[in-house]
Amino acid sequence: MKNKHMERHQTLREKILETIREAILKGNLKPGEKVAEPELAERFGISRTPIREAFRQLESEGYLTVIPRKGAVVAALSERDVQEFYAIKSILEGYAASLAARNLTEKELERLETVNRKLRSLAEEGDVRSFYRVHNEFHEIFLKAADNSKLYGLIHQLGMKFNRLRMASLSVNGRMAISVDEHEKLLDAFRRKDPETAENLVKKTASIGSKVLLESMMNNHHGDTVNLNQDKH
Amino acid sequence: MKNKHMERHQTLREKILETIREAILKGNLKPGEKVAEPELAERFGISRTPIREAFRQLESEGYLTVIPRKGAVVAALSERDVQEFYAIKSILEGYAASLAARNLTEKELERLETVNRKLRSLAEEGDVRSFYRVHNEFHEIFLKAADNSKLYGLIHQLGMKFNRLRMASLSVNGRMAISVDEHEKLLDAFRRKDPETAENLVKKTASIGSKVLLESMMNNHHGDTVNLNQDKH
DNA sequence: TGTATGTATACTGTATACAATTTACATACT
DNA sequence: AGTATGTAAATTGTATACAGTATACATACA
Repeated sequence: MKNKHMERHQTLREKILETIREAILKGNLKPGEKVAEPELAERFGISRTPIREAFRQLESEGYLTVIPRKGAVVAALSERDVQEFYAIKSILEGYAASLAARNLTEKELERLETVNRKLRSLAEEGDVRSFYRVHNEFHEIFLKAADNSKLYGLIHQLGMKFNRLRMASLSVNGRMAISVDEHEKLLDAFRRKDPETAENLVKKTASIGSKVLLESMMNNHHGDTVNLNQDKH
Repeated sequence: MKNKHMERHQTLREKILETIREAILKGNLKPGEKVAEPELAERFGISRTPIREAFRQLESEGYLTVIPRKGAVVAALSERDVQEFYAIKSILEGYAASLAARNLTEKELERLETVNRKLRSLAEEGDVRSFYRVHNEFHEIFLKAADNSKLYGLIHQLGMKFNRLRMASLSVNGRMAISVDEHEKLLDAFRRKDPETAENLVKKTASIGSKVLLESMMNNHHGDTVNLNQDKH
């Protein structure tokens, strides 16, 4: 067998897929922008075939809008899209919380408490980036505890498209501290094995987050669609 | 090779996509079965290219499991998969119901009542196929009234994979009549503009349906995975 | 006899060639 | 001038060719 460079398991298609997806998420490819196959093929020095296949996948994932015989454009998100997606995400996360409330072990609860203590100190320091990372860790724990892999996958799929926006949402002043308080209430519900309360708390948190987000979007709006790129301007 | 009648604005990729998806849904392609590109290309008299592209899309949609350099197999659904999917679908439909309760107009409410009256008579006649169709119509109405296109799309995506199973679920004796009663309770909640009750009713209905379904699956189980094909008359 | 290995075969991954269609632009016409 | 039309360029859709890798089966070896 070949134990040498087994890292080479990724196909060109998979690599280009991730590259394009990353470019869209990072804002290097902006919503509404046209994505031409020959250009990408030239840029990456490969043929059109893997690119075309990646396009089909990206289309299914909602990153690209493909018009037959015309080409592909980066999917533009209207405020309405954001609202809808956020509502769905909150409902799914709420459900995950209710499942987690039933399943969480003592060990996991302690873990959540540890993570939230860390969040409190990060909020005080005002370290948004670290807060964001650890915040995700908190959610990861109870998402996994919900023990529904399809749910987990769906939430992640939705989350991926809004990660950058969520970061912006947390940057709003005081938002981090509030988040920690909300987590504390949630932890309380978890400890009491109270699925309903846990669900409602998560839903409420998400709905507030959505509101904050939409407001920040309204401020620097570009027509009726939104650019996910938050690094510039 | 030119096409005879160019009356189709659809690309070959889209056609083959639907064909394969349909074949999986109908059970002509069974879970676990290997799907080879050259064979399909030969069968449909086209090249491998559109087939490969369709594969990527089907992979994203969860119909195929592709192993690099080995090939694609029809995704097999474990009972756990069914349980998980069903749970998510019920949660999303429940949410849709709660939104619908807020939005439904008098006209739509009357429409729902008309449809449910029709369902009652179909249940008495024992016409499962028609019942299934009209049953979907009932759900369509309040799903659309929920006025969240992403939610609508997601529910449909999930539903597609389980349509045939749901038909089996309705075939269980007495299930149709119960469904009509449940609709009536739901309509009542809609009339009272009671989102919470509407949501809980839909969730409960789905959870019962899931249970019925899983039981019928247990009976004619094929190892640990499930064949979606139910049309052996 | 059972395991290992080599080779033939088949299939996937990628590149390239070609066909069909859209888009852009220049030209002609009112 | 403004619109219509025809042609060229660009781009997508499809087919085919080729290379690399996995699988199957036969053969050799212990």
